[in-house]
Amino acid sequence: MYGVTARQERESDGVAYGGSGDPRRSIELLWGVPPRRKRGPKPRLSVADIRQAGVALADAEGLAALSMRRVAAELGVSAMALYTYVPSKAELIDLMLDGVYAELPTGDVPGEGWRDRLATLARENRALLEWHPWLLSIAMSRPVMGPGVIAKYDRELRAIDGIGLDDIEMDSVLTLLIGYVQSAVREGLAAAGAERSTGMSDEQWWAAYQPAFDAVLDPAGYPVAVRVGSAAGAAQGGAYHPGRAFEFGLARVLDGVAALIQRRR
Amino acid sequence: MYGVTARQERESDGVAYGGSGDPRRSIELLWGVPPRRKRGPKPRLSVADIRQAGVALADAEGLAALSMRRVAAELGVSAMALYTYVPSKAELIDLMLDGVYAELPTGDVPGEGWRDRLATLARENRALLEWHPWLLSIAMSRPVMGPGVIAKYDRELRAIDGIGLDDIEMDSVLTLLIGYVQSAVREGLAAAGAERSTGMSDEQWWAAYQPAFDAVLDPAGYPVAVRVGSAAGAAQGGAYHPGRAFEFGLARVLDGVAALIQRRR
DNA sequence: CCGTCACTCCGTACATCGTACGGTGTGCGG
DNA sequence: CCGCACACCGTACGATGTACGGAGTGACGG
Repeated sequence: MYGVTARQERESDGVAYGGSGDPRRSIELLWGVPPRRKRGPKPRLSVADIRQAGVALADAEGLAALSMRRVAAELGVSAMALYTYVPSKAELIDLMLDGVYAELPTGDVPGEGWRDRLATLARENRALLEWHPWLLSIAMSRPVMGPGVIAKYDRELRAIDGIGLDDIEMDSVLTLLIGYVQSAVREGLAAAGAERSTGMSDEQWWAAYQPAFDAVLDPAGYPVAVRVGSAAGAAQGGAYHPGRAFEFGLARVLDGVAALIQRRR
Repeated sequence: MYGVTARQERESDGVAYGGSGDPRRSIELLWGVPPRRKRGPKPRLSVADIRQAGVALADAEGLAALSMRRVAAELGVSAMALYTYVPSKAELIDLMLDGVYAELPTGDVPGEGWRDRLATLARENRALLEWHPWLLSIAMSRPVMGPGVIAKYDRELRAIDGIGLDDIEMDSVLTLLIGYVQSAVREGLAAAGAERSTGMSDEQWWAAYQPAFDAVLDPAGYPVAVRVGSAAGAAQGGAYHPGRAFEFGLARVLDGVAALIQRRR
């Protein structure tokens, strides 16, 4: 049984990674339990070095460019050397995820009421995802239970603790909010990223497609789509600020939460 | 410049696909413009055959298992033969996406008011994503402008046309709703899929991790996370129906939309 | 009627991936 | 100071997408 085969069975839907090896080892890795080595040559690297190199590479070139060989090269070491620190690429990605979460602030979320605080949380999460877009490509098949992830979860929960929701509702509201932010950022990055990677701006792309498109499309068949689609397209192409769409959706989500809180009182 | 390299540059964040080749060719492919071939041997396959084989494979084994060689094998043909029908794997995926959308109903969404109709839409989208989980692994760098995608967009817009929102708001509300459904399904499938692929149930997994986890975690450091996390975990492990979480978030989103509509009047 | 040529299909080749395996060298504990 | 635990590396394998060139097929132009 060789590498790729085994891994692909586990990644059955494209980008699934997650604690898949020995649980104890994974946890120790995430929490930085010092390795108990005595004899032998001094290690040239540390797990943190590898994590940082991985993050830097993913930040610069995306998750697809993150290969063990590339990371190793960045550190001046052979690919296989990494496996003395990290059991597999999947655990490395877990480490990277937890690592960027761990750099987030840990103090109480500032804000007057829950709505202010949730909005701040949403904007912070948005900034994080825009800084590390590869986070969106990680599908966690199991939660990564590292210190960064848990600290983030705790801080976010504290922002809505004691406002009248029960524990399960708190978790659900947070899931809803974070899910919204991920959707919105995914949407936004798709457009921006496509421009960079295809070398065509939105206008250029549309100019290239439109003739072929008009040749096949019967506008009468999709009346509303054509009307709204062109309005939405114009809005996005025009002076419509990208942050506007984000704030619009955010306001809706928060309104929904407000209705829940009101009902609970 | 070889294949994988070129593609990876384009897929800079993991799973990006989308119209990347000749626009005219892509559109004709999507809309099924008949190829104008005269001479030569009769083609053994059709684009539709290839699309269907791809969908079947992705349904059964996920996007990661979708390789040109596998699809070709399924059709009793060599890998390279596919390239006479489809310019690249990226366009095949576009075709698959548009194809499953095209199988959706096209009539008006049933329901008394906008809220009913949006809820129906959400549940339909949820069913679609659970049936074809690989849809969640496709990151569209550009919209796929095929007949299925446009028909779906049109039908969904018609469900909220004329209820007091302007065109841009209609588009935004739909984006919000679909984004919510994607988040929720992603969440739900992650748990279910992990169980299948790691061969451990949630309880088994947790039982394996908990000892190592408790050894490193200081509960006092993350008071709210520990409290809420265990409550949420118990709820999910207990008799808490999976659809419950979906309906909870959906109700919040619809409440948010309701607030918007009310304000517009 | 036959030769031409567009067209379908295939075999091979390349760069790249994750990682299993076995070997080499290093430096601390006995 | 010897032995062993450990860090590190080279090589190899089965995958991947797809470029390239060759082989066979069948309808049209002459």
